[in-house]
Amino acid sequence: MSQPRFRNWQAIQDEVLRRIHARDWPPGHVIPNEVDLAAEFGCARATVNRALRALAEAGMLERRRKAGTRVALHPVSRATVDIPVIRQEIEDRGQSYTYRMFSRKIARPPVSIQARLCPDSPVDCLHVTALHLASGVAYVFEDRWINLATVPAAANQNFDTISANEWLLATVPYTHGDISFTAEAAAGAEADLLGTARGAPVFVIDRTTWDHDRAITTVRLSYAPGYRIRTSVGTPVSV
Amino acid sequence: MSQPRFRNWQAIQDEVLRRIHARDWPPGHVIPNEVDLAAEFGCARATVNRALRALAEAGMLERRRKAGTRVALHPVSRATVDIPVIRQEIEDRGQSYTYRMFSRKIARPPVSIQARLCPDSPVDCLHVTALHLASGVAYVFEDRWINLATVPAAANQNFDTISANEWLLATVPYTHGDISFTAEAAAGAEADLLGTARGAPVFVIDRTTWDHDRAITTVRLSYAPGYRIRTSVGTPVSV
DNA sequence: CAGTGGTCTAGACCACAAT
DNA sequence: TTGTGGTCTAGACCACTGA
Repeated sequence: MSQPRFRNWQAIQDEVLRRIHARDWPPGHVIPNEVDLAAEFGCARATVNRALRALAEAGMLERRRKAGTRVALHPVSRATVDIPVIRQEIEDRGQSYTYRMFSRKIARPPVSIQARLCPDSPVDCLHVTALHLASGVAYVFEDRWINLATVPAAANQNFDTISANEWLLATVPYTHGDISFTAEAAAGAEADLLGTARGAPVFVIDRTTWDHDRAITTVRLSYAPGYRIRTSVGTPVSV
Repeated sequence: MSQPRFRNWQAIQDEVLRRIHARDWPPGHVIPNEVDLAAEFGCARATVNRALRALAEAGMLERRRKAGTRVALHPVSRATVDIPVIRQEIEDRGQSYTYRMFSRKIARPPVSIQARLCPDSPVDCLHVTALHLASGVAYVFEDRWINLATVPAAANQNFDTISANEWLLATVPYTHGDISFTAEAAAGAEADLLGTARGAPVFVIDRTTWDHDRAITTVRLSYAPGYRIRTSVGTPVSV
């Protein structure tokens, strides 16, 4: 059953997608294994593997050893979001970046923060609040706790010229992190600093990062009204 | 210069990341080419390629033919966000899904929508508004325009049992899409349907999808208060 | 033009998990 | 136990792009 012959992994990917959309392979269907597909497509197994692995990363297929490869039951749009350093984000918009720190003190965090940074036992943390401005206008308010047990060097940084956001990303490698996006009503002080009315909708990013099993920092970034995260969903089908 | 010998692409990835974090290879630095690295690591070039390609996809490296591979100047956190079908999203939370359509009519869209769906010339579109409920509680309000020039079959769907969200994802393949996230104040009717106060912060997803160069649909999803998108930043370093 | 990454091949061995 | 995907190898050719 030698088809016209597929020369590269993207052509194979397109053909697999075509069969999925044509319902030749409906959701849940177990598709032929790599050896058989390679024979059908007239290519090496590694090429089929490349195509199927890309589709699995895109969420179209689910692959398990021995069980084989099946079409995902619930198609999802998988978007990749880049979260840059704040200074870079502002300068990329062609605006000038300024930074103003408001507070910096070492303390035991409240329980809600403690649950994220040091669930086992309370430790000293560095609490920093600051405002990032774009061309002199409030852009995002940063409320950050840094685990001094994990990052003792942070205690020697005063963060008056370089933001904690930037210093941490450049200095402390992390293995993984949690991120969440919400819409919240601006609280009192936060609203004033962002130059908006209290209760106005603000876009909030909560992020916690770890180095292996040790929490590094947790931060709440509240963006001034009008902030928008843009992204795109990949192009599973080439061209 | 045979190092201890790196056996797999993840070990190579870890070693490259170690050198980046150790500033052996600072941001902007052009690292050795694949052939040299393969010789140093004692493995095949394909293995080095696999490791470097993964790091490039994660945003840590920038690769260009002839120019070589360099450490990214501005480290970014690249998170992947899954955007599931709404029914699935609700059922995954262990809640029951119900759906209620409010309006469905064919019309020429307003200019703001027209700019996204048919920038060249106005065409007939199907405008659908509906509410998705989780265990009987308003979850998200859907305000959608479907380009009938691209998807004529939509005109025959009444969307009273299956939502446009679900029907489109299951029926119409797309090649790419734009997505954006914002926090906005609930407008009048929207606020009433979502069961929240007018002006309350709502999380909004705007999405437009295309099939090649033909726009399929554009939708605004406004989520009831409390909605949160969770994701995580990859684990470039294995374990 | 020439150096780099992008990809393909044919074969091999391994790791995992369903049976 | 055994079938499947996961990966590695050594070599080859190609495509892009900087000089």
